[in-house]
Amino acid sequence: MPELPEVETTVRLLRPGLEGRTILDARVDWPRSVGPDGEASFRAGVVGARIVALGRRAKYVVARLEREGRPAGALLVHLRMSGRLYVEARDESPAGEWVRVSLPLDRGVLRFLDVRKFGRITFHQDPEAALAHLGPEPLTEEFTADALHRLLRARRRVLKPLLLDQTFVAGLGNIYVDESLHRARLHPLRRSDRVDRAASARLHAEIRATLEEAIEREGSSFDTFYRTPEGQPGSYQHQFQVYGRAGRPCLTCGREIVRLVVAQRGTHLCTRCQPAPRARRVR
DNA sequence: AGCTACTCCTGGTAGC
DNA sequence: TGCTACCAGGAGTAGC
Repeated sequence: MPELPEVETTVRLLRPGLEGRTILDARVDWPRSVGPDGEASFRAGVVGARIVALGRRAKYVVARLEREGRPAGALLVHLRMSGRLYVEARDESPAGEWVRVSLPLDRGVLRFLDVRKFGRITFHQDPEAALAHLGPEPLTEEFTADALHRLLRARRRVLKPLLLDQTFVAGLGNIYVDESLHRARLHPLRRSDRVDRAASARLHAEIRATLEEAIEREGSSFDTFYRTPEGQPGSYQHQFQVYGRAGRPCLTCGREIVRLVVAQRGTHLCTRCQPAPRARRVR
């Protein structure tokens, strides 16, 4: 499932082919993919606009738009589980299976493909407002070990669901949370306000290292869903320490990796490397 | 404030 | 072989 590294890879590889392009038309094969406002307002927002900058915020692809040289909102794409974004040279019709939205450009055609239909490609007149709820970007300078420690202490939440909460930190998903927690030797059920300064510093360092290494390897592909815009799988799945490795030995200590469900999410950990939090005294 | 359950979806797979 | 039941999961929302 696309998380920060997969979205970052998508943006980097798409940027040369998209920046400067003008959107000539919009064909929507699954109306929900363009959001609750419907196809007409999506078309009105994007057709005729020029893509001037392609970037990423959290797990969103952000395509800034202009009309006649003036800012004209943005296209936000969230890939969710199975979304894929790519440019094809020729506008074949019909588009391939599972293509939900096609945007013919002045050169090529931008495709939004999404098997499970959870993803969204939406137009926003005011993209800042649409992104305002998101927490800090983990790879920026502002996201320091100290900042993370303060944020953790300010909440009384179970660690794993807190790290998945996009208003707390932006861009992490199930895979990279499990990997980061293992590398930081923290149990996913630890309470955030009981993570001390040293452990916060480890978590901070490991979140950043995990994300950076995953970006370097163009993300993780272990099923048929995530591919780069060029159609290639990422290769970070070969570095997984715990994700999807239940029943196999921990690569650090040899104990069997276990899978439990935390906040309705499959959660993978080593109970030796990531000791359970001390049980709360029950009165 | 923080937790759980539920919703949206469909391809893949386990079980019979 | 062919059927059905169930699963995965990001994020928004409702209810407690």
